[in-house]
Amino acid sequence: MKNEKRNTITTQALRRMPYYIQQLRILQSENVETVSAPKIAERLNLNEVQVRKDFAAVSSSKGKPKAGFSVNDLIDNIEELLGYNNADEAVIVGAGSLAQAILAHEGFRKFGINIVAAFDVDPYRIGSTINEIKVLSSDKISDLCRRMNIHIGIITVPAKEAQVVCDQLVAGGVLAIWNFAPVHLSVPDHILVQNENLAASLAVLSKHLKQAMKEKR
Amino acid sequence: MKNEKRNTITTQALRRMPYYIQQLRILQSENVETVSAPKIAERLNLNEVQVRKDFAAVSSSKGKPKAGFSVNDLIDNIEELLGYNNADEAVIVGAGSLAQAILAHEGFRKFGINIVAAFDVDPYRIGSTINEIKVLSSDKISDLCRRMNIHIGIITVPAKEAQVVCDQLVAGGVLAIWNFAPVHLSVPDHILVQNENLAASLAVLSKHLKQAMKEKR
DNA sequence: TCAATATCGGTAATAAAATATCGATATACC
DNA sequence: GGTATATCGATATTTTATTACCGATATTGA
Repeated sequence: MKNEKRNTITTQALRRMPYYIQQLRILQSENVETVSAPKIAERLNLNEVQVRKDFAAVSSSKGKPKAGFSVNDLIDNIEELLGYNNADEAVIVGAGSLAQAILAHEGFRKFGINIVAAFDVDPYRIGSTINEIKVLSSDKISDLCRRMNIHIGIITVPAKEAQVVCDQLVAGGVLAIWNFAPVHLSVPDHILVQNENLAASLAVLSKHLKQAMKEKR
Repeated sequence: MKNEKRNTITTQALRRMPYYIQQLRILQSENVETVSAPKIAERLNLNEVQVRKDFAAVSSSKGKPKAGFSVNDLIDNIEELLGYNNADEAVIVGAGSLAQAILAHEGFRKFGINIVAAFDVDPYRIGSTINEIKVLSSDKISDLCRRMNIHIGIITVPAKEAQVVCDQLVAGGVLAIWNFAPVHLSVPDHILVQNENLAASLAVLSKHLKQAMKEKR
């Protein structure tokens, strides 16, 4: 009952949270204590009401007329919501350049995810180390996930291999999959697949561009 | 008037197109000539009506009762819509691991984008070659974009440098920016910014996971 | 040739997300 | 202390996206 608010945050609002965090951290570093929804909205090119609603949905403290919301409170609340404090452990499958980019991504641990192992099928990669993470043979996915009680699997293998890897992760008890392969993955109902689909973004971009060019003519 | 349909495709539908392409290509390789909306919907775990509407929005030919849509026609229509045939030229700024991953991404050119140059500030990277693309000094961004009439800029630099790079691209006449840096970019109204925000995806994933765990308890 | 049916296209209903509006109120300034 | 105002919270409206429904029709198989 108490945390009822929590459940009412929409997916879209959730996706905006990292942007809020980013702006709030800047303000925090400038020792600004409170900030209003309109101000953040202006900085991020969002609608004022939207920001206010988002803040209201996550904030434990209320906003004050004329002053706005406490910067520190907002940061705390959002970070807790996103689990930035207690990171979940994850494994990554496919130790290619994309995996390296992800592992190198500074402050990924800050984002609530702690990658503890990497897997690959390529014997040349197995045994090597990327960013202090050992690369293991893909054979061991299910086993290791189960033993270490891993809940998140990140897939960066080529499209063709993705479904097999996905099945192995699920067999290992993984509950959420972050999929960078440009394919649809079939999973049991209770498993969440979050697709990171570059082709989809590109589709939107190309279309807009084409439109822009047409209007220019 | 004729192409009025084109303008009615929603952003969300656009994002689904690459998934359709993927499934349709599989069918094409199996020499399947027609496919129904319900069948594709089942394969992708989507709603049947949604798929039918999406197909209707992009298809030049009509679907036939009992048979469905022509696989080849759909592929042609979607690829034309997404500009997979006549790729736009793009540059990438930031030649780190993420850029390498993007450049290595097999068949990126198929997705309607053709990366012709890379930029970096690091003198050790300048002059090197990644996937047959020369890495140039960031000084030259604006100049080269303008001279080569580049319309797309891809930003993979660290957060702090992103806005500067963005400004240089805009100065060079770029019309669309694909931003992998986890920051909001300020641009003139007519410029499109497509954010590829890993933190946003992760936020959704973590939240769902937390929910799932709670329900399990 | 005719009946059964999968699928279509179109319209209606529902759900999710974004935006507008407005009265209430805490703060800042006179 | 009193007044002006920026901002809030709440509610209403609009827009976008998804899903349900239904009559029409091409194909399949008796």
